Amino acid sequence: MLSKRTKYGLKAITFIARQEDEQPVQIATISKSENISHKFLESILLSLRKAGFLGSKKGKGGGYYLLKDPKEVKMSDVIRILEGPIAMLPCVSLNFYEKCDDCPDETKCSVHSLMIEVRDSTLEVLRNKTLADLVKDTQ
Amino acid sequence: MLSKRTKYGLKAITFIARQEDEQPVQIATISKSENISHKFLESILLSLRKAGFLGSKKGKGGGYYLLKDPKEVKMSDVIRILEGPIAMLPCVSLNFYEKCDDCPDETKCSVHSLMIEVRDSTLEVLRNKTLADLVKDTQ
DNA sequence: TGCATTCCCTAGTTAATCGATAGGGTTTAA
DNA sequence: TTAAACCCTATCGATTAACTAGGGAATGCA
Repeated sequence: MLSKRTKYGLKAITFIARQEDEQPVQIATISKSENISHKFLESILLSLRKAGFLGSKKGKGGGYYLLKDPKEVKMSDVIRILEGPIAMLPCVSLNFYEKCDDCPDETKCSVHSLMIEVRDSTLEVLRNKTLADLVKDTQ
Repeated sequence: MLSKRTKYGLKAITFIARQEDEQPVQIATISKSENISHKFLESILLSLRKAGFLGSKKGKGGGYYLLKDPKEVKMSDVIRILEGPIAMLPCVSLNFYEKCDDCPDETKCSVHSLMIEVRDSTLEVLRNKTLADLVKDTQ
């Protein structure tokens, strides 16, 4: 299940990408428009900034703005920052791999091989979907 | 993230499907072989029995056995019983749909359309993968 | 019949996580 | 100078996951 953190984060970054001028967008603006708790959204945007997707400007008239071309922002990368692993099991995760306690041999685990297929098919979608697509799909 | 409940359930039903004779398999046998807590596994197998995948036999020499041809057991169906929705958001779930509190209009939600694509690609994999495949892949 | 074996069922418990809140501190434009 | 806005840490309530406990009921076999 996608966390609200990720859901809100995707909505927020899409909102920012929709701005035509280069003016920074304030938390309060997104918070009201997308019905997201102001403080919660604050911590989400902070993560996106630390990850290099967003820049910020302090003081009056400040806010958040995109650092990259929306066409270059892959959903797989954004989701890894907000949600963590894309795979449904740590033992099939590319970026967050962990061995299972119970499995002596991954190659003989039926769940393992199944979840690799699921992961690959999900990644295929997320790698080919960019922020620009999200903006376009909902205009 | 896949719950241990689902992971254990898939391992267990694969274990049962691997038996060549038609003899019922006991909880304790699976529990030891797959390193799963006996009582926890008991409740998982009970769910699979109630959902019609497994039958059971009480008393000495009893246990659980498959009710269907492994080729007919789709992973999508098993996972829906064990895990619940396959979609990552309730608002894109086919079998467990729920409207989002925050979204006034799903058609304009960027996350919604993205998650529909992810769901469809995951379903494609899970519908075409059967219990027989799992057994074969790990022999 | 008696008894061990096995499944059946309900309820409780512990720990982790999620979503949100609180309360400041710092920077900057006007 | 001041108010707007971001920056950061800590905390908290509710929910859920993953077991755990304990007994009941059916079955096969001596």
